[in-house]
Amino acid sequence: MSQYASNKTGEMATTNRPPSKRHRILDAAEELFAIHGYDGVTLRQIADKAGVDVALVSYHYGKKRDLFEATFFRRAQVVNDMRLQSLLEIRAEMGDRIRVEDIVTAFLVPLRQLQLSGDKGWQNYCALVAYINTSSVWGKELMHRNFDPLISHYIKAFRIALPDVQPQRLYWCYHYLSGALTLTMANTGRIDRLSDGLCSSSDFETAYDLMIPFVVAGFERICTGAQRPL
Amino acid sequence: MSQYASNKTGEMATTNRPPSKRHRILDAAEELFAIHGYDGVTLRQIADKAGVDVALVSYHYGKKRDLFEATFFRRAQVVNDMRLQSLLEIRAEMGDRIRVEDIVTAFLVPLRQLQLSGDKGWQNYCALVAYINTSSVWGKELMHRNFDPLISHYIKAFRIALPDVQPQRLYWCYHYLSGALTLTMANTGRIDRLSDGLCSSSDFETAYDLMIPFVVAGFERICTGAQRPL
DNA sequence: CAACATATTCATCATCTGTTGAAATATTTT
DNA sequence: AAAATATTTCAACAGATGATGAATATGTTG
Repeated sequence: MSQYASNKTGEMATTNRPPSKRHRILDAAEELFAIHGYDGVTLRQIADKAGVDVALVSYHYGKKRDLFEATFFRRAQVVNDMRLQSLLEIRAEMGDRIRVEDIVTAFLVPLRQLQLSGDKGWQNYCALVAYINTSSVWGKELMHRNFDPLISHYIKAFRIALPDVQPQRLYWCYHYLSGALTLTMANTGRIDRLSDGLCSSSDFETAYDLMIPFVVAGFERICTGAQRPL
Repeated sequence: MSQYASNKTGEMATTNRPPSKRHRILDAAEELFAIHGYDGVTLRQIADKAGVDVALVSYHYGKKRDLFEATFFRRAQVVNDMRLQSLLEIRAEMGDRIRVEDIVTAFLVPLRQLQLSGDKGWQNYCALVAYINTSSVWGKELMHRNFDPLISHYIKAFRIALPDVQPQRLYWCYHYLSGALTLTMANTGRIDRLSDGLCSSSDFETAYDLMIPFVVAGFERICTGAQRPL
């Protein structure tokens, strides 16, 4: 029996054979959870989309909740590794002369690259993260377990680039960055409607290229110069 | 029969009598939808929280979907009115010398005030808006119908403050502002966990007071000076 | 009071929900 | 090829879900 233990490859496709049923279940769950949220999706919908019997979902992943977390965990390590590497690279290059712009760029460029890759799976995953990050039910716990260790590295880097910053301000600036990023990853088509077609939610190139200077300016305005106590 | 037509007061409490059952249903729905989303809430949970029979929910509001939209519409007009008035005031005061800072402040101050009011209903409503704004299912349509007419006024004001701005850049900046604001309204407790208690999601005073200069700096960086074509 | 309209409850429906155990099939190991 | 293990299907469950129609209560108006 599989007892729904995560396999060694971290559930990522590693061959070009047709994906296993176990794999297809996770892909289907990822897509549906990203659009409709945890409660908006039934195991039968997932099974149908994967072309699989309902019972097989429980066989491979156990409870519905475990399946949901599995979709979230699968790609999280990939993002964390990319972000850590891009941070280490810029730290190696700039040393203690690292700038806010370098850090924000290192943080966002991996997601930019993944969303521009055209891989539908990554699109769905980004929307899933956006859903979880804004959810009162899942946000605190799941985001903490998966992303906070890495984010702490970035916070440390910011404190090198902004030596006199008040930590509170730094966290709030990260919060605003996270908000702008989250709405971008959610990819709801909202900006298309508001701008009457002038902008497109799926124009990730523009979205990230403008987001970076936008939040850098925000960090610099809030975290440098005279900071009167909060 | 009521045929679930919206009443004249827009469903807002206008007296200090104990709220009617109809009223309590909407309050309960607002709170539960805000936390768990549309599919995460059952009519029976709403009825229980309101202390009311299940059938009464359908009697007053029809289908579940109609109830959901009713919770969203109820307070939307209040926010729109406050935002319109604060925009008109600053426009009257500043005329064509209106600054980005004035517009962003006018846009955010009403929400700041409502969230600081201590009214639990407004807290819930803000979380509900955050849920809807990040939802692929509801976001595009509901946000457009309720908020876009007003937002267009703000976009016009920005174009006065930023005469040479490329419209695309303006919409993207609003998008980042909307993201930062949405995550703040979601009030998920995420920043509490990340900052290990140093910051609090419910410290709306700090959240808004830093958000305003943060996004103003972003607007100015993106929308002024030489803008190479996108 | 009588009539009428509105509000509220009760009982019930068909359908869907997550989950499980047993049976059948495929794959790997001996 | 036999044994053992892993995968997949089938059938079924107890409970929950949104919705509705009939019955009862409450309030309003003549």
